[in-house]
Amino acid sequence: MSVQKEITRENNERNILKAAEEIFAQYGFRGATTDLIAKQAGLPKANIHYYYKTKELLYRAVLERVLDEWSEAAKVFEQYEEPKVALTKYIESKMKFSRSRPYASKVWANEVLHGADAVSGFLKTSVKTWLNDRNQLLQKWIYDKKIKPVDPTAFFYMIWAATQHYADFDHQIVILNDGLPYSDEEYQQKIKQLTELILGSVGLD
Amino acid sequence: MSVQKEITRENNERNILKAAEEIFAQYGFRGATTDLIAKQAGLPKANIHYYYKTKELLYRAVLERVLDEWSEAAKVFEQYEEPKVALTKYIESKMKFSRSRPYASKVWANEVLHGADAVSGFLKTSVKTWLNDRNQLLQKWIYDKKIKPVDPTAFFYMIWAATQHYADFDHQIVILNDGLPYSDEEYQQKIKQLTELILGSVGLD
DNA sequence: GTCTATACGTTGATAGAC
DNA sequence: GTCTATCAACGTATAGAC
Repeated sequence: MSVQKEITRENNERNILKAAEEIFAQYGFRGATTDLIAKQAGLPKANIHYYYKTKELLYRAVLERVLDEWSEAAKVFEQYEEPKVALTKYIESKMKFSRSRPYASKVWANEVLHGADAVSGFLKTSVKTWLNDRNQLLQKWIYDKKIKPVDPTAFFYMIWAATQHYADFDHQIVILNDGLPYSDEEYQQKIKQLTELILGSVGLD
Repeated sequence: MSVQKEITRENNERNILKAAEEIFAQYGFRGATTDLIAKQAGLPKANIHYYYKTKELLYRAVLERVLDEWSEAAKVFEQYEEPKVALTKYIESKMKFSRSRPYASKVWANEVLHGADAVSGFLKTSVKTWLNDRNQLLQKWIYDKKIKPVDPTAFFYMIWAATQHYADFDHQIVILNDGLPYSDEEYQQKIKQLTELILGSVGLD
């Protein structure tokens, strides 16, 4: 294959993945149609099937990309020693991801909601490993009396739920805010608020 | 219409609503088929359409029932004066609902995820009113120095997200727990843990 | 690699006998 | 009120020209 064709393929795949993420997020797996994805990507329907043999394979590619980006965002955790700083950076990172990539979060949420079949492999391996490692770190913090003794898993679930809520439930949030989406400044305030709440929950004030 | 027929109708509607809630939760609006709902309810497909003219109307009936039950569960909030007790009871109530009615929570989550069109009416009225009232109550608690000064809305979103996570993300939770669903005792522990975290977040220890 | 036309399965909804 | 048979619409996937 020529270099030019490689580039064409990569561009098209990225373009299709982006379009598919939006459509899957908005309509769910079954509600999304290849035609809608094609229109969103500005391509005829048949081209989608040329790059991704089936709708299912395209869907899995979208989910894998989401997990990759999440993993990347979660790395801030390792860059700071102090519990307060590490948690603050982690919450900020998750909140910013919810803000910049709501569709990514929603595709994942939708998949888990409906059985998690397409992501069970990722959950058993990468996610499970990450959670185990972080749990150990928290146990250490507890042992060192740096944070209150808490169930680390319950704590992380709370962080995941609370931060992803701003992406997954954004329509509800807008309606409850009288139809007004949060401005960047307001969203920064929400990050600050949530950070204080979560830090407070383990005694870090 | 005779009394007997009234009873038949009510029984069938309840039966169909229950089946529809499960199927919509598992497959989403578009993924759920009237045939699947019919099978789940033990009826031929045509009977579903006899009781609910369209799939859309059935869907809305399911969502309305979910909101009714949520409102009912939220009433514990008014029954206790002390912040610590009221919040503890509210969290417990929400967690028990997540445990006993995961499908109900999931249908709502799925609907909001995909645009909240079918529930925007409820959000603008009942939910908005409830949230406003509770926000005022929290402002009073803050003024009385009973809890730390926090953004009440951000606080409630955290509670909603954290408690509903146990229903909406139950598949993920099971996988991360090595494929083992929580026992009743384990779940009680999670309720206790989450309650402590949330109380801690507003300085109630 | 792109695109039009189409085959084939599925599904929401109804007609009409019981 | 129940159920079987049926239809029209839609959606995935492919064939085949360019």
